[in-house]
Amino acid sequence: MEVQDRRVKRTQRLLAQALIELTLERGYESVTIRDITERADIGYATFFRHYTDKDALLHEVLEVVLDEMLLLLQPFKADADPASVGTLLFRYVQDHSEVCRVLLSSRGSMGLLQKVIETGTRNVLEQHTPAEQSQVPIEIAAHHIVASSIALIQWWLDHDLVYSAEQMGTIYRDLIVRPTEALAFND
Amino acid sequence: MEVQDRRVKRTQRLLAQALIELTLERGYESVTIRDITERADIGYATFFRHYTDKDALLHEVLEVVLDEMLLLLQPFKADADPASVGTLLFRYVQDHSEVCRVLLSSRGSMGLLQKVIETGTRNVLEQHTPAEQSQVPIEIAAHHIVASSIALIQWWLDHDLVYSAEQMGTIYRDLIVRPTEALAFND
DNA sequence: ATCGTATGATATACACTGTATCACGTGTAC
DNA sequence: GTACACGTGATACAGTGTATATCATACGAT
Repeated sequence: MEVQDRRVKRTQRLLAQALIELTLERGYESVTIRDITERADIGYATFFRHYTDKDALLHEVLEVVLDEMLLLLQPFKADADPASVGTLLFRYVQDHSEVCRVLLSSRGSMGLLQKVIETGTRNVLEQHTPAEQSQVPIEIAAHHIVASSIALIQWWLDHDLVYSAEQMGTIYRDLIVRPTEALAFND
Repeated sequence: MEVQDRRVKRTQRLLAQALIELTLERGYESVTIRDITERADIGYATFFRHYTDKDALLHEVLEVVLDEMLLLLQPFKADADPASVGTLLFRYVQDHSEVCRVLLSSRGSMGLLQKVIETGTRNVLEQHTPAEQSQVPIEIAAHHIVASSIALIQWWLDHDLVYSAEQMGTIYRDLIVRPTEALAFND
């Protein structure tokens, strides 16, 4: 069995939850490991039995989210309606808004967001065929789709999800996908 | 006379230069104040006679750049060719690539990049008149223009300025400005 | 019920921050 | 050019957070 000890899972769950809470309350940088362990009601030294430092904990927390998100968008091919794909994406953000806020606010502390963009760009490039004579290099076009989408999510979170996930999906299609595909991709 | 003491200007110049160098070498977070003062060959305590902390120094360094950039793009109105404005922008980035790299890599440690986006968005909104029936809210459209431009600059820096500033200006117009204006603005 | 192990509590070494102090040297003003 | 003002260098110090080590205890797996 690969199943972990209940105590381990409990400790890691409490630490992750505490990190998310404290980051949303006071910002990632100002949260200390002692803060996390106290909020989680876990011994200070115990933290280091699971993670080397604060970034490692955050990294693990966010990797789960990112894997889920990638898995969510993976099955869709270029022939699907971009608005539907977008709606799925924004629905996921809606259902995991706390963690997404942490992810987007803690950028910079490590190259995590950059890794997300790289992975996403690769995905976009795989799912599209480049146009013959395009003014815009496909690497730039793919990067633009991913980075703009993240910026759009950021805006949505900063404005407390004022529009529905469906509306955001449509905006995502009209503002980002359609114009970029028209310029650089055959489809 | 408002002119500062030569020693003050010298110290601040050395500290700023040291911060930029070290940040490009090892990343902003891992640079300590002691590192900066040693590289600048300045007494440790002297640092605090000018800045409260590391972020204050970075903030001052970047504010100069941002003011210059805003001043550069300010005179242009909506009737100018977006590609020309874009070329100017990318030329500025080219001529100040080191500081721009620091700005874009150190995001997160403070809300600086977010402030840039907010200021830029306000500017875009002032220079455009919203279309009557648009599917895309103008706040989102303006935010998209600014955030996408920053992402494009980021891509350019990460790929060692492989294209010319003129080419990037054209891409900026075709990929970002034209599609967004067509959707949300009368011009 | 027993063994293995995760945890709690505590102590410690270490690094960095931020402040205080004083002697020294440079810049400015006259 | 001289005198004074002031910025600087060097050092010491307290405070805070990190990371490791140790030992007794309590929990989980079998």
